Amino acid sequence: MPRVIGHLDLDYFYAQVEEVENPSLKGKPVMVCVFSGRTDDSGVVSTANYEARALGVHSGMPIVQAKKKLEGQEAAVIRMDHPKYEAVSERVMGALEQMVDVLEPTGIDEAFFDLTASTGGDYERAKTSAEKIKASIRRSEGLTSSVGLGRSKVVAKLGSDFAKPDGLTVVVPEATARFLEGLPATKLYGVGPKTAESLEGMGIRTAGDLSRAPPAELGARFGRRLAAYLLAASTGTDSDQIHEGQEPTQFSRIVTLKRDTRDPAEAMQQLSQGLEYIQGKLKSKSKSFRTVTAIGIFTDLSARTKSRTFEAPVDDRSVLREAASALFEELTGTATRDLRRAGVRVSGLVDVESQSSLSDFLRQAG
DNA sequence: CCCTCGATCAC
DNA sequence: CCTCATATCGAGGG
Repeated sequence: MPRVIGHLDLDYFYAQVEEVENPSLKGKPVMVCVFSGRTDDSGVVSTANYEARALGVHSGMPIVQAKKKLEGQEAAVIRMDHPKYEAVSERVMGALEQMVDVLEPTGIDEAFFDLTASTGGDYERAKTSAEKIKASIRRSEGLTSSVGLGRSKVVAKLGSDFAKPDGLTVVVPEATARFLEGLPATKLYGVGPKTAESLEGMGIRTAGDLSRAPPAELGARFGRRLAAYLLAASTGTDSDQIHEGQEPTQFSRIVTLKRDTRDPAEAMQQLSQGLEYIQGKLKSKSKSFRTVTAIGIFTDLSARTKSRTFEAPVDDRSVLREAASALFEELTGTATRDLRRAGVRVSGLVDVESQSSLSDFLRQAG
């Protein structure tokens, strides 16, 4: 029996949340922005509503540029409020969880889900479920969403993108090949600019082209694993299962520096809130870490990292700061340019519970 | 097998 | 003019 996989995407999420909170924004261009703090308007657009998009504003666009597009318009420029969107997201995901067999959130505004068991593989029933899900989110939060249903993650995700906003696209298993055939390969999940360029070099433009590509040639260019995935994705036979949402395995924070610098102390100083955030996160999740990474983005936007892994999980408050500081010294010491942005990551997270049992074990062993 | 690092992706 | 956070992979070294 073919699976019934769904993908739900909350439409222009951040901007839509702002519209719901302040209905007078509806009908006007709205953009939610990340201000980097370097100058008044430095930063980028995170999410634009459809009115703003119609004027040429899109996510990732520098705020200055976007403001030019909106000149003379009665537009709203709103600072991103992540905790607010997170709260909405958590309510939506909590409700969604009750309506599907398995839920796998993949971001603040989207999730995969499985309906195979509850529908018995019947796509008519699945469509009814999807309509209920959309109506429920609409009723409880006032938000529209777009949903795709299909036999795999790749197909479901393509479906939710196919008709937006407020769309529902059902690709029954028999229609999968027809749906994919002419689709640009760039639309496939996992095919970004680099992979697309490489595919282009092989004369592959559509999912159909990709499905007919010689496996050996794909393998040589992309490695066994990615090649196998690409072939499966191109025919909608990718078999990745839906997994319940998992705990993050790393926390990181990165800031744009007030000015470019090569001084590690200055980077550390401007990162101090970020370090506190990470420590708070570790504490609230009862985690310690084994690896610290210093992240540097230089004036030419190139990136470098420097990391250190500890023998045993670290709980000590001061260790993170000292390790990060030392890593930034190494990073800037060998650099040929100034830092523009600086970040810290902790990974190799370990539950504090199991950590104490580990130290008990080590004490007994030693 | 583990660690480090850069690259890529998608958000 | 150029944000921020997470996951994964592969290469290279040990």
